[in-house]
Amino acid sequence: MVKITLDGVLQDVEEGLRLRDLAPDEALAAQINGTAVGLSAPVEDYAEIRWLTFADEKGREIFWHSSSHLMAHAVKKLFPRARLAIGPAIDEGFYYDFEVDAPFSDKDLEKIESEMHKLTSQALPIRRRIFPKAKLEHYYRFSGEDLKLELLAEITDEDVSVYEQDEFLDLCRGPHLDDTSKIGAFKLLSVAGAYWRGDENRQMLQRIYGISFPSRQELEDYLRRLEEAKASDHRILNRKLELFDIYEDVGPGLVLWKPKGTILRKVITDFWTTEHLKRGYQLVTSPHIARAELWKISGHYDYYKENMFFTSIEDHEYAIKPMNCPGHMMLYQSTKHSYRELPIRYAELGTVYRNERSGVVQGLLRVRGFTIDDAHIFCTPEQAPSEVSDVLDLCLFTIDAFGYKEIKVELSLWDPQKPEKYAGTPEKWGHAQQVLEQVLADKGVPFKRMDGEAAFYGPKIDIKLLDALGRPWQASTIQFDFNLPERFGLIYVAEDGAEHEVRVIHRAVLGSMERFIGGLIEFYMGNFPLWLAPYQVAVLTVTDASKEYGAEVATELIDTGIRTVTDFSSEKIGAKIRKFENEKVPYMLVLGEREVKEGTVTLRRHRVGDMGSFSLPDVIRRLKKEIKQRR
RNA sequence: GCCGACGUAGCUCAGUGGUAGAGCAACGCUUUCGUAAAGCGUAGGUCGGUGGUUCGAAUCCACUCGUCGGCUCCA
Repeated sequence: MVKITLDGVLQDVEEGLRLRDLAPDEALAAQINGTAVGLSAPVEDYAEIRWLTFADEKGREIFWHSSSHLMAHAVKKLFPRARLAIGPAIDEGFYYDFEVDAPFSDKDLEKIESEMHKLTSQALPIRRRIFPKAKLEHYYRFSGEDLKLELLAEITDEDVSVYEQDEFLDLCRGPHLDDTSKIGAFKLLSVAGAYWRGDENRQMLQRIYGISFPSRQELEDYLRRLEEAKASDHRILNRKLELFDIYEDVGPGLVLWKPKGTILRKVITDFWTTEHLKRGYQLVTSPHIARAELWKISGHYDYYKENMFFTSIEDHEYAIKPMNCPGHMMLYQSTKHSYRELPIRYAELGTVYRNERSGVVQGLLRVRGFTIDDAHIFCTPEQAPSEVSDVLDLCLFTIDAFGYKEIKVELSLWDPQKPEKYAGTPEKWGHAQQVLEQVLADKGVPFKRMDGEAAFYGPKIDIKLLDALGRPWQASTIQFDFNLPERFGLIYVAEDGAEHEVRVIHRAVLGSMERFIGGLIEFYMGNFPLWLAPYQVAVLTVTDASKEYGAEVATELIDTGIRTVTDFSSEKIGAKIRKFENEKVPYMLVLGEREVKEGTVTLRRHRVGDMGSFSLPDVIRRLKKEIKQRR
């Protein structure tokens, strides 16, 4: 007998068992003393066993990883010449990269899928085996798996583990499912090119993305959710909301804001401006183009040139600004500063243009011309902690004001192994990184440490919001910049009478107006809260007889600053209501004979329905209150 | 930029070598109506662009522009 702890309960079991002898049906794998293992692992004395199911993140990862092996197995059967690259589980599903002679088509995906079905129906056991590295090298050389050879060469261990199902074998740390029949339902979603090892100088591989679940039902639910998410895509919703347009003749990634979108920008801008002025920021404005010399000083000319647009004026080279920083640096540099003036906080809603590569522009989320809610804080090292803290407060306050509940926070730090890669001294980096981490800890904000992910000029905190498909997009960023103070020679005179280099904290709260609004559309599915809605109220007449009254009501609403649209046409009231429901206008006022006679208005709330009749002043009070609450 | 898919009326889509279609939207007339679509009619497209194959091209081919999904990059 051996003693084990199973799901927290101490018990005795026979000797010589394997995990699968004890596992319940839903168990995909297990953790023994905290380490994930497959169900073929032996049950050892004093093992603490916890089952991993599809409900566990680790369980899903194993499930999807095995699914990617299954797919690779099917691909090798159908395309024996395909060479294997890597095939990991991802946040939702899995992929596998292959080097093939001809790209996969959608038809190929169908074929691969049906081959996968054959393999799952055979319930092939998935076996872990250990090989001496040299033997596996020989095998891979013999079978022409060049990419696997490259991966293998980087492994320093004498023995390596492989996983085997029928004739398919893959270099893999595992663990994996017990047999292929556990993968109940799957779908291959798309093919895409992907560079080998993510390096665009290396060959492009064919990547197949897929998703899988234990049951058919779960897969169908997932695919339906995916369809629904597509309906909340800001580009689709925009057709009804009419906020912006992008035209081929104007250029990709260049947004034209329509009247309703421009009003939305103004509401956001007004909010932003008020909050910044409250917090001691000063607004500045910098020009859209500047001489190449400025960008040489800032370093952009050398390091960011491929993303910049240029023009020339009277034989002088000018650049269209890709960033607002240099302008703000010039403003600071132009006069001598005392420590008594610091911190100085320059903020600008500055529109910049960047030559994004053609394959990456996407709706409002990735564009070539965009307005950053930029600010640069010039302060002493001692002031940095409270400045960073205040910025983080502003970010969290703003994100909350716009209704977001879930965010992802990342702290990007340098790679201490390569200090030569970075601007600024190790002392500055140490101090700044400690400040950022401490502020996050003090506020109790959960964050992910990203070692080696910092830009060369400084460490940063990024806050990300999610789009309709769950993809994270950056909103807020708080970055130290050690590069620009050096390049522009930004100093202040301290108490000791000596000149010291000023600290620059570069930050954006919304990120960019374009991306932020794109995210907002998706977050609210177009159903904006009253304070943000481009039109807040639609005034609708039942018949021509109430036209005059309608005009009076609309005028009064507009006079009190409520964004109002009218429809006095001869359409039936049902048709008008449908129209403004589709346009997602938060409130409608229905005016017929009755309202004219009683001097009232009948209120209808978007997506709710008839709310009854009120006096107009009551309705205005109600709307004003709701606008103030930003709900 | 690279890989793949796609591009027909303002929108959603049908049309696979033989005279460009539907619904919605627009416009006109009729209708004056009470909480998600009134009726009739009119107009609207060199089928993303250029070139080629063909007696004939929305349809086949090449190039190009754009969009979408990825890679890479990033606010």
